[in-house]
Amino acid sequence: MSDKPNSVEAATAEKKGRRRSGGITLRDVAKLAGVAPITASRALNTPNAVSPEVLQRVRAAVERTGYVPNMLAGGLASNKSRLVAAVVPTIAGPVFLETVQSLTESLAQRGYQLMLGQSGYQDSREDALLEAIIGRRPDGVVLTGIMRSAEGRRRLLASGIPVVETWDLTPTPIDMLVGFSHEKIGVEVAEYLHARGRKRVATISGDDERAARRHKAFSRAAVKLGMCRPGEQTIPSFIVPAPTTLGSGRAGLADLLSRHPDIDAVFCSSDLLALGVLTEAQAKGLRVPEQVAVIGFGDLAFAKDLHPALTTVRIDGTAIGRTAAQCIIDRAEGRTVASPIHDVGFTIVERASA
Amino acid sequence: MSDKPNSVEAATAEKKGRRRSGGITLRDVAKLAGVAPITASRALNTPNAVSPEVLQRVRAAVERTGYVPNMLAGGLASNKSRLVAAVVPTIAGPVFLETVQSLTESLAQRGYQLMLGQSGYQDSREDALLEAIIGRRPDGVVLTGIMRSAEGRRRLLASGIPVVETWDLTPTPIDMLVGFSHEKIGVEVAEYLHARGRKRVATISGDDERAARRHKAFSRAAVKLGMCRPGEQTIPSFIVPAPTTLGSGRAGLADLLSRHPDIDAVFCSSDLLALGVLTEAQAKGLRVPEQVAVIGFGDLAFAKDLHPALTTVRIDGTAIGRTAAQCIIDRAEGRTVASPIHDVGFTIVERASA
DNA sequence: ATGAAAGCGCTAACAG
DNA sequence: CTGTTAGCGCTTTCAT
Repeated sequence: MSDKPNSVEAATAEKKGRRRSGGITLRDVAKLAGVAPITASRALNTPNAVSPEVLQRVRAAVERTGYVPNMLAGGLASNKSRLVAAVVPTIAGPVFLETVQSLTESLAQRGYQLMLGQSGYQDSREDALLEAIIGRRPDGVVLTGIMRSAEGRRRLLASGIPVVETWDLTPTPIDMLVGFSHEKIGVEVAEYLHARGRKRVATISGDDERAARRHKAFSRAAVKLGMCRPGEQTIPSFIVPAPTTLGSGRAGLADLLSRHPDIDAVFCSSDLLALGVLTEAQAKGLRVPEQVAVIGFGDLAFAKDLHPALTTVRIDGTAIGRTAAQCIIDRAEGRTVASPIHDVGFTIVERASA
Repeated sequence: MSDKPNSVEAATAEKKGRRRSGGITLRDVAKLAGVAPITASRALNTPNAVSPEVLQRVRAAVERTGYVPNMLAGGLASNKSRLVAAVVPTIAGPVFLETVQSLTESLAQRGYQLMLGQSGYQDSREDALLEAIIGRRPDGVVLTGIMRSAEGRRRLLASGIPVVETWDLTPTPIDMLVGFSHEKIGVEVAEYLHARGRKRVATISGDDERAARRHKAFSRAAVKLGMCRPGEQTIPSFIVPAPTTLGSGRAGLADLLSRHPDIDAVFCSSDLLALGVLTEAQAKGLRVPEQVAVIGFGDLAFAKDLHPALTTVRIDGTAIGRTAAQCIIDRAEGRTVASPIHDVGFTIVERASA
């Protein structure tokens, strides 16, 4: 029994190399199952490529040892990390939460993990973040919001990593795109208010780029529809720094009313701002929607339960996350992505506040 | 020009091995800088271990090639992934956001990245999640909320990965701990209400374990202080399924009032529930705090701007994230962690609603 | 269906 | 301060 060739093994321990990490490796499992490491690998990754009998033995060995494959090693060897990076401006803003959650889940279901990065509001961090991301060789990158720096976009492109940009619709995506038109939202909300007889509209808007585009389209459409003072070319607006808060919504309505007592509708760039407007209106004794109509953006969970229930623009963040995950996984597994651009659209959810 | 020694390269391409991934590697950088790969490695990782002149040449080569280190390879070789996994029940609940944000930032500052996992509300996923986490050989795991399955705790322990549990204080942490006492909160809130003359208190509480512990401690203390109907041993309560929402807060107050018209204070297990109570009170024409006092939990950004401003329990989620990151990094870099248990405490923020 | 050999790209050891 | 050597743990390629 002892003259088997594995007696050679004993000698290897005293080589010159370095200490192994100590954990159970595929080699241990293979040895226990009486097969070569590569066979054990196949048993785990492509079960139908091995005989049922071997499969069974390997599985037993895994069970007995508590073996957990080292994905760093696997990723290095196969050039597939099964890691997807997501970049959000900040996780504190509730807008992208639904997307991140759905992304995490959709990926996890298929055996991929999510690495989260926050680009923050200052460009400086973005570069370091990108380096960190590319360094991990993820199988894909999901950008929620926008990658501002042109340099960043170039590096991403150069890295060859599949990229999905989301929450927007640009004519020139880096790679793939899952989003909707902010301009269309601005226009449709203006038409919605016009159809309900509003005469003087205003906005309270965050200072990020996408909110600004909604605001601009809304303003232009409103002017065209005559929902402004005769002769003016813009509507009253209050711009707040990101992230938007209930507090800035309150401040916004107060400011707007003091400067333009005649406004009868406010389009907010987030539900939080809208909640602030509702709060301020209540504190001031203004009736919503009789005296001021309010429309939010995001349809956060609380919107439908407010008093009055909030009319708002709903974006299906879950669909965005799911679709983005699908795009990345398709790419990672060598399938050709049918369409690189997905417009998930939006809905104006009509409730009591407008 | 063409008879340079790099003509040797041409021959190597025809070995038997496999196709390299194609990107720039440290070897390329080293060659360009005229040094050995290991020297280039040192120039990047421990700059003072090389001569200024070499450092400069390597940096130039990195610049020219756009080299980005492959952390998979580095991690495999050094047994340090510079990855930290965080587990949250769900990212949709805003409670942990501050912690996750602070964690991400604190880690990023020190060159670590965050991998996010959602354990969900069903235990089944937890096992798969754990496998995925351990497989990446992270330098640490941060548990926000709790790792329910005993099997999970065992596997984490067995993996040897540093673990920080947060948002709680248990006598038997897996490893390290950054949290606060939910029992103490329950007691102090009861005392707070008692000191302000409340006679009949109630709770609206999520059904997660930690909220239940706050609720229980609150109830017990309230009874002891006589803030219940004579002879009763519990206070009225309304339990809602996680995640808590504004809607369930409204429903909770409505139910509570119908069953116990005499209550004059409600302690909610989240600010969202409290906002629901405020909303329902407003819809019903109840004055807050005159008729009903409301106390929330979390001190989310909107709490201070509500009308009336919300009295609530503040947890410094940012401190929790920062401290947890520090613990993990200290461990990862071989420093001994001074204290494995940190109590970050809490504050009752007194505002208008109570 | 199984295995042997040869690395993936990087860094720990151990010299010089 | 710099280089040589030998792997980290896994999977690819090629052969059986």
